[in-house]
Amino acid sequence: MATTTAQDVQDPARTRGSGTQTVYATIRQEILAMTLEPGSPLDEVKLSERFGMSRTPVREALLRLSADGLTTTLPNRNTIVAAIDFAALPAYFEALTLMYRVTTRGAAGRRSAGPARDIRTRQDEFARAVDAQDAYAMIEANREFHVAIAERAGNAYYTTFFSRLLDEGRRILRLYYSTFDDRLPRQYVEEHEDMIMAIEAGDVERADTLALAHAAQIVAQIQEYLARDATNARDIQNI
Amino acid sequence: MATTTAQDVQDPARTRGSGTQTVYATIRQEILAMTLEPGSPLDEVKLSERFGMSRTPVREALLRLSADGLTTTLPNRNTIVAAIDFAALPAYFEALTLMYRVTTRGAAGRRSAGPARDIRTRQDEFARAVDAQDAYAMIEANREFHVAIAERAGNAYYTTFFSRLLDEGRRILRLYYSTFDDRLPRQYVEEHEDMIMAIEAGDVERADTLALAHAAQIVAQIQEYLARDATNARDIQNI
DNA sequence: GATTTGAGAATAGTATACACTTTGTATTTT
DNA sequence: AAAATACAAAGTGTATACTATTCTCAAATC
Repeated sequence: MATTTAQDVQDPARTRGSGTQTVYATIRQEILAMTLEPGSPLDEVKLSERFGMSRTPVREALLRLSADGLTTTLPNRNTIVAAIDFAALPAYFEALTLMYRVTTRGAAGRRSAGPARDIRTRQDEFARAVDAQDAYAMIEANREFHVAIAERAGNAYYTTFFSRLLDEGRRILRLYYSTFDDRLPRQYVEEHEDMIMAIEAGDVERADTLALAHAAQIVAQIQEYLARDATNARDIQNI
Repeated sequence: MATTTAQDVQDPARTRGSGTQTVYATIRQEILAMTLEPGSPLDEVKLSERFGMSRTPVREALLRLSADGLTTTLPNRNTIVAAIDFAALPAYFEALTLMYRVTTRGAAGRRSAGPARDIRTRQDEFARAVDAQDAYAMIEANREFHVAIAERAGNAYYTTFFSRLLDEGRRILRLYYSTFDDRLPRQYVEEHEDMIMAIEAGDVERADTLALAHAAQIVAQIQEYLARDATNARDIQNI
């Protein structure tokens, strides 16, 4: 409910065609950042008032969000922010691990592509976020780091699917990163460094091993957090 | 241009909420079946006349199709059926092969799920289509066969991604299957049989080997077809 | 003759109005 | 008092009207 009364009203003469895009990008961001919690109602009229436009572009934005799986449309009722499906987490981890491996392998197989400049940039951003202990920036930079690897691998199908997975994970990570002690992010920085080295050396097998270990590391941490949290949640639930 | 003047007009009092769905499903089908060729313009007004409804539900259907990557929206111009990106084919084949393997492996790992009834059903449909030499039915049944395997594997992320890949491939297959001689589909039937046996036996490694061979088989055939076709196309192009 | 400019047509983007469904509540009935 | 029915409110689904953009084609200019 952070921005209930906030008015994101644009200058009334915004460029034609930007309406849907603006609403889509803004709400998507808010959902992924958990500003809008799962289950929150998204009322077309209220949103149109907030953004200072008619219902039509708002509706189209909600449609796109639904296609992304970020919202759930209840027919003839309203749209709500999609729930996080904790039951699907094992499947999620499996898919995430696979894509970590495939993309990192693929990137290493592209040795001829030269130095991994983009990946390097993202890694630096990640390291800065870790130094600043900015959990949100870490999540963003981590996502961009791995997407950059996927892009170097050069398979658009993988990049698209992987991006979706990483986005979906942002909401879970958002819960998780806040509980970090300082040790793990630094370890991730080092693991990222190793991955870059393997990629630039064109060492496919080592890249694969590192990706697998990295994924296992993250999965284990999240699972541990969730186990801890489940106990807390049970205690807190019935106040 | 097959259905230019066809009127898909529904009974004017169709159920509320079905409009977008109807248009989406119909056009999607027509795109995948190549009734609507890549590059064909999709005019909102013409479509609304054809389906006997206003532009709004048509627009929303086109939006969903764009989200699926089946259409391309040219801002302030019109929407066209997405082109088949032949340059992306190697990446496509790689992703397809990976998903064949992962889903078949996953299905075999679910031995406890009992007999693979759904998969069996799809296989029978595929065999019937082969007997009838009905290329279109073959493509459909083949897709459903592999989706059934993915569903048994039980990872919704894989199922979704794989379904998308198979759909995208339907348009290519549609070009390809028409040139089939009789031998290959029968071979696919046998390969499918072997996969079912491996899955029911819970033999993960054999399932993987079979999936890989099956994928390689299909990829090789399509590539051969495309190589042939490229020569033809060059000859035909400049009449 | 080629190129630029401008009017008009076509078509997408947006706003608004209306109708239908669902849901919750109050009133009636048993 | 419990259940059923009717009614009102909220909010979506669809239709339609309006506006801005882009393209086309022709006329004017260089």
